[in-house]
Amino acid sequence: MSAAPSLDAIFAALADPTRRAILARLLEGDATVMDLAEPFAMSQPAISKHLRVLETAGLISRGRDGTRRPCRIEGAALARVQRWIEDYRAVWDANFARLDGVLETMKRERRHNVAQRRAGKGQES
Amino acid sequence: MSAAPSLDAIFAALADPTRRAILARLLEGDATVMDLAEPFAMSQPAISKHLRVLETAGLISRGRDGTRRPCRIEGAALARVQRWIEDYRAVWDANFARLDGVLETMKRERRHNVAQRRAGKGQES
DNA sequence: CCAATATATAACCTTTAAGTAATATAACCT
DNA sequence: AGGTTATATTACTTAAAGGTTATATATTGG
Repeated sequence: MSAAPSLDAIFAALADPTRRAILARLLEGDATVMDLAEPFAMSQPAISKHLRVLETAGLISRGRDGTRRPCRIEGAALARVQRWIEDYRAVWDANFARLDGVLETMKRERRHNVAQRRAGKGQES
Repeated sequence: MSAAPSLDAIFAALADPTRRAILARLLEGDATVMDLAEPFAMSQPAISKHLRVLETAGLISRGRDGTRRPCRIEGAALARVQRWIEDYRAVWDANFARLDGVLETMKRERRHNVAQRRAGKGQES
């Protein structure tokens, strides 16, 4: 009955590198909380919290195996993200031509950056 | 010279619904800060902050047109997310078979939910 | 140059997120 | 039953996110 988790929750869950590392680990197969905690310099409760965030986002599910709670990666949430991105595809495809142009410019800029600066094209982040 | 923005920054930027709405609006074409602020019940500085987050994440770029700073959507960051997701594709493809099973079950559940419940298949989030 | 417009920055407040240590719960094993 | 192992929960701290208002900066047009 759980409503599909929101994109908010999914993206927020993915924004944390620890959680992405957990997902990457789960690509190799299901794992227990202890397994998942092991590579990190972080307490077990911290990992449990991360797992809860991932579960709430629908990115993992959890079973029961004795006293363990094996975690499994769930593709549906990621599929949802990918579908969301697809909507932007046409636009960025259109932009790729422009991007190519920009890359050209950057190459030339690196070679002639003094001239560029003289032209008053200063552009920082 | 700006290094490619981190996935952390990109996902965090995408986690906010206002910012996703801004991106959606930018699909229709470049827009100024005022244009982007208009649909939201939010102050102009709040929008400026969101735009800064999006820009830092590499999701938009900004030009100059008189006193305006037109915003443009940038595909590269989204492409980066999509490439990241690709790594998980094999896994969720494997899961789709299972997911199909679940969808089947849900359909039947809607039709025969009483019978389903009798079978003790309760599954919550 | 001055006024107006568009946007950015500063200072502040409130809520949420990520971590901690300590403790509680749950399932197994003997 | 009772100890052990695996995980969850609680209470707390710190820092960051998202919003506000007020003010500053920048660019144009007259």
